[in-house]
Amino acid sequence: MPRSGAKTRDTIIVAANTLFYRFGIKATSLDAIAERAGVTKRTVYYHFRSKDDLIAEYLATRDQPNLEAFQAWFEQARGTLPERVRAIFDGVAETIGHARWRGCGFQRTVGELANKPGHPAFKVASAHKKRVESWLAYEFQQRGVPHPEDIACQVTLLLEGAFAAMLMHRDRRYVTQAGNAAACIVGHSLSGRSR
Amino acid sequence: MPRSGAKTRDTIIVAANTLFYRFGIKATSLDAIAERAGVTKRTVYYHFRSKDDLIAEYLATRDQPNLEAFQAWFEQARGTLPERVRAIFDGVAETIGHARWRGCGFQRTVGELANKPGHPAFKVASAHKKRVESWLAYEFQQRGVPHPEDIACQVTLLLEGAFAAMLMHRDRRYVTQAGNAAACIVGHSLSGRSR
DNA sequence: GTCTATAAGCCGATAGAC
DNA sequence: GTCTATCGGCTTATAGAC
Repeated sequence: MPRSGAKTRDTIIVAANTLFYRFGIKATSLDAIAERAGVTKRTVYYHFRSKDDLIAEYLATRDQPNLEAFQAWFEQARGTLPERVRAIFDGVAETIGHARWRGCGFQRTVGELANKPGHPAFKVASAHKKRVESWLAYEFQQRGVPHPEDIACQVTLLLEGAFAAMLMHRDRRYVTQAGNAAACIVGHSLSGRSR
Repeated sequence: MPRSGAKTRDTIIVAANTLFYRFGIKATSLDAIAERAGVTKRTVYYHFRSKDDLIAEYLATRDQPNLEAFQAWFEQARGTLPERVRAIFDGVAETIGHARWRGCGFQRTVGELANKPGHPAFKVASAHKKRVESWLAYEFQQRGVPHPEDIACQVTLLLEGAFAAMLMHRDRRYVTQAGNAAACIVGHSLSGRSR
């Protein structure tokens, strides 16, 4: 029985999301995605031009939720600005405790596609990370941080490092240290000796 | 004509090194490695138990050269300790300018194998990163940096972040910012307000 | 130690029916 | 919009000759 097109399409993306993130891009076949979505492979090809198309769509659905998670951790935190920045890393540390956590999906996807810089997923991943960075720069600028773009960039670098190190070592202390470093940098900038 | 066993083995590892790094782990077949090494696939299986075995050996050959590159950039730099730490990031920025640069091989490999935490390549990658971290901690401790292990950890987190961000954005300014942040953290620790 | 040959199965993508 | 069926090619790994 034909379902609504949008519904089937979403079901496929949800299945792709789970499998791409869990097993990786190359290791996940369209057969497996179709089976998990409860449709045939032919239906997947009706809704998506190719596997590469589906990869980019998978990442696109993670953009907004990930950004909102960072924003929620920051907004719900109390204390000074450095303490609230550290709260973002504390939030990340919590998600990492989940059994299904397997690093940053954006980072792992561009890592697999490193030899295809023109791949559509690259643009999606880069744009997502820049959205996070721009949001941080805005928050810092609103609170009188000098060179807010530079500080925001440095904090995002520590976030990237935390994701990578956590996946490699499976040791939550790396996220704690990244949060310490971020708080140090933000606090340092506020005390008037930026850069 | 049979060559020396060690020589054939090395030839295979060199070919694997090139292809695994350029195209990724899953995207590289043993057929391609054998062809590039100028041997048959059967010979590859004579020297290595499996593809997983070869992956771990590939990363193991990158451990020492990568560490030595970091050490050379640090040792050849002049100026204060923060400036010499920044020189490491300047060195990384140079390698990134190369056309064949495709991120950190350790990071990309564990990213692809994220669902196999028991894979031998995981241990090799983790051990390599910890060697870099331990070396930095030693250098910091020798120069009177308080909490040298913490500062070394934070600098390696910035290195990881620089690798990931550079691959994603292909913008060298991320490495510069990472170097700025690292120099800031090291300088801050020396001025007596560590952590 | 290295070869030829092949097993046994999975891959992305497409043809054509309904 | 979704199905069944299949193409041509690639994958890891192994058998057995020399």
